[in-house]
Amino acid sequence: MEQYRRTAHCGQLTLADEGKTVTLNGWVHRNRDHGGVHFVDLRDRYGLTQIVVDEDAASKVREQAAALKFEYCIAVVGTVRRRLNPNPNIPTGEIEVSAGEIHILSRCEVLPFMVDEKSDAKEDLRLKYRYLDLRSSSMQRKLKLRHDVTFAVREFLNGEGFMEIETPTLIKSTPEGARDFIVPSRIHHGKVYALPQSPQLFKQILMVGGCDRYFQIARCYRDEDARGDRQLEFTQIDMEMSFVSRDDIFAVTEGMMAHIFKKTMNIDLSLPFLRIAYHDALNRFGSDKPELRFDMELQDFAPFVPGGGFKVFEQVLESGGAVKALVVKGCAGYSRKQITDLEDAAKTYGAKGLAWMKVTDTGIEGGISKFFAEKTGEITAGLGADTGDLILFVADKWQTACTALGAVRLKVGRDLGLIDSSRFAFAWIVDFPLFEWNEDEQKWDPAHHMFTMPQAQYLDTMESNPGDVRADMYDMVCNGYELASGSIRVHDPEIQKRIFSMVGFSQEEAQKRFGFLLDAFKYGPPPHGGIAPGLDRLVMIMAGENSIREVIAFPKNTVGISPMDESPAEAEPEQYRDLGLQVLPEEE
RNA sequence: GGGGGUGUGGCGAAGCUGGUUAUCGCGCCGGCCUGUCAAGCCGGAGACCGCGGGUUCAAGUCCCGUCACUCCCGCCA
Repeated sequence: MEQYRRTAHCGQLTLADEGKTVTLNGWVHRNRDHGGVHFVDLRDRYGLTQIVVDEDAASKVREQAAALKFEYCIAVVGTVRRRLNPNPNIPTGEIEVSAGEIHILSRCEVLPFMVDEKSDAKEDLRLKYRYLDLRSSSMQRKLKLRHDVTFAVREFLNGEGFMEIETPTLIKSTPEGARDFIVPSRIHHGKVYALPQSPQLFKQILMVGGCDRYFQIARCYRDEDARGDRQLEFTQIDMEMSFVSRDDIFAVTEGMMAHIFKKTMNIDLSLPFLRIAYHDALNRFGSDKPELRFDMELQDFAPFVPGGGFKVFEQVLESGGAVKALVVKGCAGYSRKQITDLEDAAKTYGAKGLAWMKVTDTGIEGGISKFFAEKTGEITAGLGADTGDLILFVADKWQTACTALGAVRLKVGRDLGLIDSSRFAFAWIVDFPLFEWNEDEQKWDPAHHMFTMPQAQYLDTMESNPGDVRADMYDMVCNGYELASGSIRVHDPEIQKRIFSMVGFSQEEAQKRFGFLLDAFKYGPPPHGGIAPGLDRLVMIMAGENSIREVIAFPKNTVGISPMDESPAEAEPEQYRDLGLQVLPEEE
């Protein structure tokens, strides 16, 4: 290899290098043999350089060139010269390298798919041959972006006085929330480690340990079904800070996001981010991770319901539910089929149906309009609807009505092309409820984790009115994705006890599961809080992708399999024996 | 756990209400070609249409089942 080691990479040479003798290493991207003259596009991570073998080249070089096939890994020794026909589409388009020697470093079998941006091989195949997929410039660009983002994170947080500290990935299972991945212990038969769903407890203990400002690019594991924006293992920019309030965390996180976008994409984010209360996010956008790149807010139709005689709406209101309306500008021409498609979107989220009416120049028509004809003026004025608009309604429990109509809003927004894909619409969602009512078990559950601080003004009424308690908790959202979640933590053992008892968690149980954290809190814990932006989702959004698999080098597919290494796989029998494990037959 | 979509040479697709020899592009093999850059031109090989069953004179096409992938609901503190 030594003698063929590159002296330049494939994105580097310009007219300034004219006349130089260079050695290039790379892969055969394209091969254009014109009989007399032969072109080879040589590719590496940095770009493409055109190699030329002229008719008057030595016969050995001509033979070597003729033997080349797609994705052979080669070395070329040649002379940089000006192109007769420059190609303005590539950075090296003004030069080419006239080959004096070509050496095949390794051969490549017939490809399962072309290494090409235009290749649209199915994702499963791309994942099986990920090493080929990664050679494409789009994957290279995304991996580079991810690297740049990670680097910018470290750069910024280091400048803000954060220490990067590693926490263990073999920890005690604390079976709250998601399912844990379990690692059986060989030394201690019957006992298991768990892979962390997040470094949550450890980073809080780091605060007790006086670390003050911590971060970690942390791999997290959750044994739940995957999605386009969810993987079994994923990466968080995990942060925790001592002696801070919510606004301090917002300021640091906003600064970090601004730094990331400026450094990697030269985009100036406008700070501070919008803040929306959880209740308002649902009420106005039908989601706790609202897509804010277009308006079209949900509205309350309840004031117009009484006296209309439409029983469905009246009954929902009587039982404490809500009737939400969505005015879709200029879509009175929607066909029944189009409305049915929207109804399907609403039903997916639990709505029983999607009511509608159209605004025409003579009033309101179709759907449920006959019940409200007398209030036409009142309704159109109240909702801001004009001739040519379509009005859609969902009546249900407040939350269901909001989320179902929110799904319709999102579908309509996408269908109508209302979303400017070049924008990044950030916001903080604040004032989440601390508890949520568990209908099945007739008890209060923690809405987040149990170490989330209630907001101070609710401390006195936490037991008497738990449903109204707001948490000192926040999500950062962008373009309809939850990008980060965090909170101010409970550091007062008395408050912690009250929360445990609210959610029906005994002291014994708490001690058994989180004893080490509770013990730590006996020794002068500082007030603290933190946040954990998801690195995969952040890079996905920045790259304009809609699956985090596109920004993870070796992702699992949606059924948790890695098609390349074929994990998960059975272990050797002696491995099970070492662990004292026996695999039971699958239950029907 | 539930719902939708997809499955046709190595890859991506077409194939309508069932009807000869399953079509196209890319790739592959052979040949031609002095300036291309998704090079071009000529020729060729390669598919039991995911799998199993059924209906029919006849199934890629219709029915039932099943598997794989994918999107979504549930789930994801």
